[in-house]
Amino acid sequence: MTSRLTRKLETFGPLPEDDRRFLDDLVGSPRLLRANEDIIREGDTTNDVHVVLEGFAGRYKVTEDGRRHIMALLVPGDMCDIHTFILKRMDHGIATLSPCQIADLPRSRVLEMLERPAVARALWCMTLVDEATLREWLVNLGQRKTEERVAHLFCELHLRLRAVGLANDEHFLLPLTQTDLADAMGASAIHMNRVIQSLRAKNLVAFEKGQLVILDIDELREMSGFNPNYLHLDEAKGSGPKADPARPRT
Amino acid sequence: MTSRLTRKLETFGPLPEDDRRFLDDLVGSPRLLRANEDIIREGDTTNDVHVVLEGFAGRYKVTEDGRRHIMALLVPGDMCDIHTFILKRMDHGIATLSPCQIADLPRSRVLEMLERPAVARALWCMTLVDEATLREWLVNLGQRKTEERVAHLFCELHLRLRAVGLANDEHFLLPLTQTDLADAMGASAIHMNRVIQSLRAKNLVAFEKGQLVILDIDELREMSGFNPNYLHLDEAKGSGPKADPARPRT
DNA sequence: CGGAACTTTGAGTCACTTCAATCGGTGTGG
DNA sequence: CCACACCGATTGAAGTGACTCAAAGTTCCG
Repeated sequence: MTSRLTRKLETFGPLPEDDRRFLDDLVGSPRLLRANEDIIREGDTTNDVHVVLEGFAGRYKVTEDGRRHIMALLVPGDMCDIHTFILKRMDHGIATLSPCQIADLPRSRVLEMLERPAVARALWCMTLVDEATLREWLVNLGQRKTEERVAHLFCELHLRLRAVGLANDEHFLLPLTQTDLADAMGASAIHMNRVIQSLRAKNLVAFEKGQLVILDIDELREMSGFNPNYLHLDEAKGSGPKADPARPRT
Repeated sequence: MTSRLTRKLETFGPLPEDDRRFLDDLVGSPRLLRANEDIIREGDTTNDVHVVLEGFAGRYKVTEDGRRHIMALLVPGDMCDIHTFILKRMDHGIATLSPCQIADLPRSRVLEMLERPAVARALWCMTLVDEATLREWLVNLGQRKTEERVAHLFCELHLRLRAVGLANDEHFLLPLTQTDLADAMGASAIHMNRVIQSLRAKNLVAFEKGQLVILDIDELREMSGFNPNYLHLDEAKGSGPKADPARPRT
């Protein structure tokens, strides 16, 4: 069966049947983690690359005074740490936010992935989209007030999850606490609670029991100035098996 | 003479003499741009990759309601847009913030770079450090108040510029307006002005006439919780061709 | 059933914003 | 060579988004 990883990498363009099989086999026997467990810690060096197959995880840092900031949300299909493939040590931690299934890919398997041009290209794309997402989060944090930020995040998750088949038009599972959201949006948990109530009161979304219901996607996009450019979801079309995908070597 | 680009890429480890010559020749005849000119715009597709050789530039996005957010500062040696090498179009713009010298590398030249393993590795590193910097900026914006953010930024620039030989222990050129800084730190220009005055009043830095004077680096780091991990400036040692056996790894 | 984790509410305070206006330097055209 | 315009820096004052502290209500799970 098509794994989440395969599905995710396919969003950047079609893959040869052989590559698809290879990827599907890659994620053999995942580990099951509970919520709020570290997948990898800041300072770690590791040879394994981790992939989220089920559940939500997040990149985070903890400041001097003990506040946690979540810098990225990882959903099924997302890779955690290709970084360690090149850089020595993790400069941030990654933890589960809900129960998760995690695949551990040893270094050798990742090298095999990079041998396959179409897969290597997809990995490059993935890295660049992760970076683009980081930039959009930066704008979100820097220029918008909390209610707009949350609306923006919901728009983003809606598209990302739909791309891997985990959302339909009006709802998806979002097994995060309000505190998790607050830590990602640079707000206090109390303020996050009021903001979510406000969004609910305006009939834009409902968020309870780990499920998000989108009630008015147009208004959510409008109020948050959401522009899906940065997700490069249309990359699949047009750029096909072009010139050498420029795979850097180590 | 060693170009800024060569210098920058060398921060990730020594390069073969042949690669160094290649890189030095690469930046042949740079363009001279004035302050506040676009190097590349959101939505652009281009085959050229741009490198900042002199001056300061910034990645930016403009929100619906016309506010500019600067998501990254580019200093001499930095590459603007390897993104367009893989992804179709720019999801953000890049503009000069001071007069700049910019080199335009055609696609073919970039491919040549990627042919050279040591250079390709350095480019990978560079991309990952850019990404790590984005994450740190996210934490900066999300968890710290403006005065701490600015202190953090100054600490970062101090290290980044010193790495390419553009800063000494106590000062460096910083040809940005207070408005530029405000747009990067998610603050109003007015508040930025007061924050800078406050930093000055505390005898931490002086910032005038495009020059930044560091008066108390220890306190700047202390107050902003600055941890230089994310810049991976020690990457040169240990993982390069010539591992340094004296350096303990964990 | 009981405890822990999460959500909700209220009140006071602070960081930061917006608006309005002034001041200084710099470049340009008359 | 001055007048004017412009940009950036600065100051004051009023308003607000968001935080902290404190406490109670609710849901989940062993």
